[in-house]
Amino acid sequence: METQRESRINIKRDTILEAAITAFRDVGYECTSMDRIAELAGASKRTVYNHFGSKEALFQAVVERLFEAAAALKQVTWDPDRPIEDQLKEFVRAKTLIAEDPPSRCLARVVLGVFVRQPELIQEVLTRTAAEENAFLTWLGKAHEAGRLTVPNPELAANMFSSMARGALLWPQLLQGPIDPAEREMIMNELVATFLARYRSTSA
Amino acid sequence: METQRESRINIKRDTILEAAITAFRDVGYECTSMDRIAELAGASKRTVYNHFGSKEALFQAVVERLFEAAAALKQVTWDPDRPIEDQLKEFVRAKTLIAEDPPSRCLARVVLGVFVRQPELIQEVLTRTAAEENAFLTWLGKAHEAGRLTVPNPELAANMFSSMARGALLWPQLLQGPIDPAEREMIMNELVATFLARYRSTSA
DNA sequence: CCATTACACTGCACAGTGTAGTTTCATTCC
DNA sequence: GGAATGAAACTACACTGTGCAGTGTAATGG
Repeated sequence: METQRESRINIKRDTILEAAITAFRDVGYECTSMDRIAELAGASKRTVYNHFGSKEALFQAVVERLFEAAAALKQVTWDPDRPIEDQLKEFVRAKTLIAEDPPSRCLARVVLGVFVRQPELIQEVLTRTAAEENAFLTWLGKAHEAGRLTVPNPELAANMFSSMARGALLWPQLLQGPIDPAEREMIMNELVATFLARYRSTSA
Repeated sequence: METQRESRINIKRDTILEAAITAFRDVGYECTSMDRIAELAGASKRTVYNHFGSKEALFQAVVERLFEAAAALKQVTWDPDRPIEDQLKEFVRAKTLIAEDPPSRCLARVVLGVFVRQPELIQEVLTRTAAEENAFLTWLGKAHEAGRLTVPNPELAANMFSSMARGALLWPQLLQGPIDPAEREMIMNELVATFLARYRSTSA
């Protein structure tokens, strides 16, 4: 086993990655120099370049990390015995979690700042979140079958729901900073209430 | 009148501004050099600096321009004789217009990219759009008085409405590019329908 | 042997300045 | 009316200084 050697390398690599995350988060992509990252990581600049071919590549790796972390969020599944309101609120939570954790929020901002100018990268990002979108779609389908919701056009309804969550909670928190928890709760309730006003089955 | 001289100066200034807008729009703030702007404007770099003390100042002036343009959008006012749906759709339109005009969209992207890292600037921007928000609030009030809507908490309702518009149309168009007009229409209809499902008066 | 380090070094892009000469326009005087 | 004058805007261009990405290399160490 070459584990000894390999792990040593991976540790270095990780240290550099963490340093990069910290630096990007604190001062942004443009203002972070490779020298600074090396210094933060306690590594020589050459080592940084041996692990990551360029600043760009290093940033990519950081973004990768961010998405791994985001993917680790818990999944919501249809439960006929729980109130629909609660389940919807959990979806909203999942959608806006990154914006509630300050470090993640900073990093997300940096990534956003780098990405705004590259629509093609955004496309790639969106396909990654497609899975989450699908989870909600199947949830909607089950709720529909169970006669609890009336959703003639599930894609549209799902779109409306995530749009509301993004517009009301994700973006404001990302751009303006944290929202008062009480107010956040109120907005979340209103959001769910509005969604249900449109899609809840009247037959029940 | 010293108009001759003055207008000449203003023309130069405007030419430089336009050049800056073009440059920022095409390659972003960071990647635009003052030399490039001068070249685009057909002016000497020195003249650029005589008009605008720094790159930062020039950018500020560009942003100012963008807001002037945005402020020129037409106002929607309460009209008891028109369907509520139409009036709401007009509000949505007004809110998302910048994202529909490609040049404005590019510029807005650049500005967003520069602003993401400066929350305090965002605050300032938001106060500028407060007027528009108030217009909708008073509209809501009148619709409520007229018995067409039931809006116990106008601020919350207004917030929900603009959140929906932003989340469903503004952000997607800003970040991903133009949406198919037919789909945009569908989303807009669904948005208005959802809002009305929650707030339309049942008494009528 | 291979990762790592220290460090020097290239090369570039760019913000901003200083200056000397040229154009443009308004004013003044004939 | 038209030439002379002068100030301000403009241009061309060189130049400073800096910050930074990325490389080459010889020495160090597990």
